[in-house]
Amino acid sequence: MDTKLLVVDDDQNICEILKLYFENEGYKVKCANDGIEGINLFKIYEPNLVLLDIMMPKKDGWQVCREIREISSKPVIMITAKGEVFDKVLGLELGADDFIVKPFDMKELSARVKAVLRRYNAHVNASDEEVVKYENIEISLQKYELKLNGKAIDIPPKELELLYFLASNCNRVFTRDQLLDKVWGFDYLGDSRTVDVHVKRLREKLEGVSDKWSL
Amino acid sequence: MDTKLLVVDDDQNICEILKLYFENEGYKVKCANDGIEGINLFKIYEPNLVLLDIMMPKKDGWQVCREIREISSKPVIMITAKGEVFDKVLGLELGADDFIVKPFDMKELSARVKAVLRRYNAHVNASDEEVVKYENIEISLQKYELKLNGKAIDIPPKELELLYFLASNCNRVFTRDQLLDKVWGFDYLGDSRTVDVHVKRLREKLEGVSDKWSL
DNA sequence: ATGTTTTTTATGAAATTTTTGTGAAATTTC
DNA sequence: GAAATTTCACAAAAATTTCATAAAAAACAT
Repeated sequence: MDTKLLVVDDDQNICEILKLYFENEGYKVKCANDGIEGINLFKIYEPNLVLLDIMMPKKDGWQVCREIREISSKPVIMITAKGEVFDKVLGLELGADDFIVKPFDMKELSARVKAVLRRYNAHVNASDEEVVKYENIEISLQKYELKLNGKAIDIPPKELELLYFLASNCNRVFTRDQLLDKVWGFDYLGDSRTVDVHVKRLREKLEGVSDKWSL
Repeated sequence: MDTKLLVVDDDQNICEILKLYFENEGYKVKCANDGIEGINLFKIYEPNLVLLDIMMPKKDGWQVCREIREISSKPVIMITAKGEVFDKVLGLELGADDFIVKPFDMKELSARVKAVLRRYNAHVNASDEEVVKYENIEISLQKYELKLNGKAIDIPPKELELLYFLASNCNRVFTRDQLLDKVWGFDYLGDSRTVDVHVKRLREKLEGVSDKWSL
């Protein structure tokens, strides 16, 4: 799963370095060179995390952070130059998730990025207490387990997610593309035949258990 | 002995919830709605522990913590909203004893309160043991000891903590990231493969004892 | 209706990617 | 310095995706 970073910094050099480094770590990276560009890019690029320099022309990092927070809760890491005054409390209020002081160690920044993403993701997933039952099928997303007639069945994650989705919408029909959107994610690039294969496997597993099918 | 808690949070709602919950757990609870009120109440109410929100009008949590520390060493647990950054180092310098991120799980907060109090009165209260049992495994967080079939086994701290967490949530699955959050702390910077290694060691130790595993 | 073409689905198997398990080294902690 | 923790590298396993082709269904033209 490609994680997208957005770097907002007026220093071309830093942008370049960060881009290279993080791309090498397997992220996708886009850069903006001032606050306004940053916000625009945020909207269309929809990054998973923003690295935001504070001191910038046109619109400073605080302002950018504030505006991002109005439209999203995606994690933001603020970058501040050593010696610059920066107000942690202000940062808190604006909803930044972490800070790092320039000049920074790339390793450390990288670790922070990972940590913030982890925190964010762990939290996003924390809430689904959902168990869906459909006839004699029972799917628990928190145990990642499937029960047929009360008996737990081994099932790979994707299949479970797909089944979960289908069972939660058991009176609807979806096209392959809709399923890719909903189960694989809107930015998934791949063949829609993939769905077929998963459905096939599910059918094998649910043999004789249920018979309502979509597609 | 009645343990007195002081809740300092500008959110009336949270105050109310905490008050009800902890009163139900047998604590006495008083609430303050801003920093200044909090400090005043601290002086006259003399609580055994303070639950302190960071983001507050008039005087923020950091400031309140600092002022409390000038006059007392009573335990303080800081509360921070999700998405807020907060600097553990700063917190520690100010003498906070623990942190929890909002929205928090009451069970977890409760456990933290207990843990902090226990730490604080290392000598008193032998009553509320934090022992989790799962099948023939028994884990005491107090004694930092693991018993298999009644027999004490040597185990490093982190492993114990991990096992403790898993055993306390034995019917759930967690991602590595979630475990890092819960067991290592939300601000841990490090690789998620760390979890693997600990799990591996636990498995070695629990060989043939239990078989429910996560991840 | 009937046979023919086109499109859509089903499916086995291979290819690829992701996740997991593990020993051992490196680092940190006490 | 010893124990605990973390990182690293690579093998193994599992899951996922792609691909090729067969089967089925739908559309179409006589």
